[in-house]
Amino acid sequence: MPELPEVETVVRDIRPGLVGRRIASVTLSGKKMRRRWDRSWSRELVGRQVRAVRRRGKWILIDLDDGSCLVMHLGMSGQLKVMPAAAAVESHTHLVLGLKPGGTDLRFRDVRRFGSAVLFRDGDAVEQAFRKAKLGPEPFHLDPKYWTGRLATTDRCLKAVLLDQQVVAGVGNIYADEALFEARLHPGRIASRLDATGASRLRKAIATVLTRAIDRRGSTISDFYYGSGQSGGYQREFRVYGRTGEPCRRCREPIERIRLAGRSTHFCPRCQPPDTKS
DNA sequence: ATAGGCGCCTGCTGGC
DNA sequence: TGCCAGCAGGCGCCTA
Repeated sequence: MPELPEVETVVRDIRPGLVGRRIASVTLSGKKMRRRWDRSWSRELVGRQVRAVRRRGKWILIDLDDGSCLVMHLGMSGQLKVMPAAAAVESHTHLVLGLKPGGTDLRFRDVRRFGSAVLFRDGDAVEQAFRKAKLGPEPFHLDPKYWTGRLATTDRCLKAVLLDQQVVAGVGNIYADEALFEARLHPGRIASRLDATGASRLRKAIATVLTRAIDRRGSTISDFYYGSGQSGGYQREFRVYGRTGEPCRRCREPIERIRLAGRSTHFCPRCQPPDTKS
């Protein structure tokens, strides 16, 4: 489910309930997540105080007072929320951090279990892991030279490039489609054949769409919620995602759906024409 | 090195 | 009603 705007919303929602609190207990469901939970992490976490809660791409970083850092990813269906410890534990809850003072829990729920939680010794280890994965820059204030350089050197289609976390961190299937519509670029166009104007439009469109989505607390589809439990509202402003056959909000042409980079891809065939050159 | 495909999981929807 | 295929917002590993 979650792309950058949803992850940013989660971080903002859980931050006030976490910073300054101490971890009093760690409870696992025992079900295997994408990454296996090391039992020693539970011992190391107890007694730690939360210093900060941050986001990097789609990753959530919880900094602790001994310098260690709990790094989490919501995968496709992850939810992370702070709630009263007395509240009933929902199914598919795989990690619960009991917090004090306050008698609250940080609960990680993930139906499909594509998410993960890993404890790193220190910030350097986190940075090293991101470097090793070649995680790309944040999408806001992308360096224009970097951006045109990355586009010019790949023959993949624009949709595939936007989904590549090594090129830019945080964009997923929904916001890739929305950004391409905003830039009026066909998702199947080859990145290296894009001219400077198109590249610039796309760079700005990514920031525009993500900023707008964060303002709306992200998108909520099929009653999915996260953070404090409130839903997002950006799904009401989708221009193309999930609107197959519906009229384009700009030109009334029916939105089309194709498959690109293994993902369903939505676009307006009139507003987003394919490459005309060759 | 690069690009594409598959597997990991569960739940929901639509067609028969 | 039941069954089954296909679909879902991500990532990492494997192969050619």
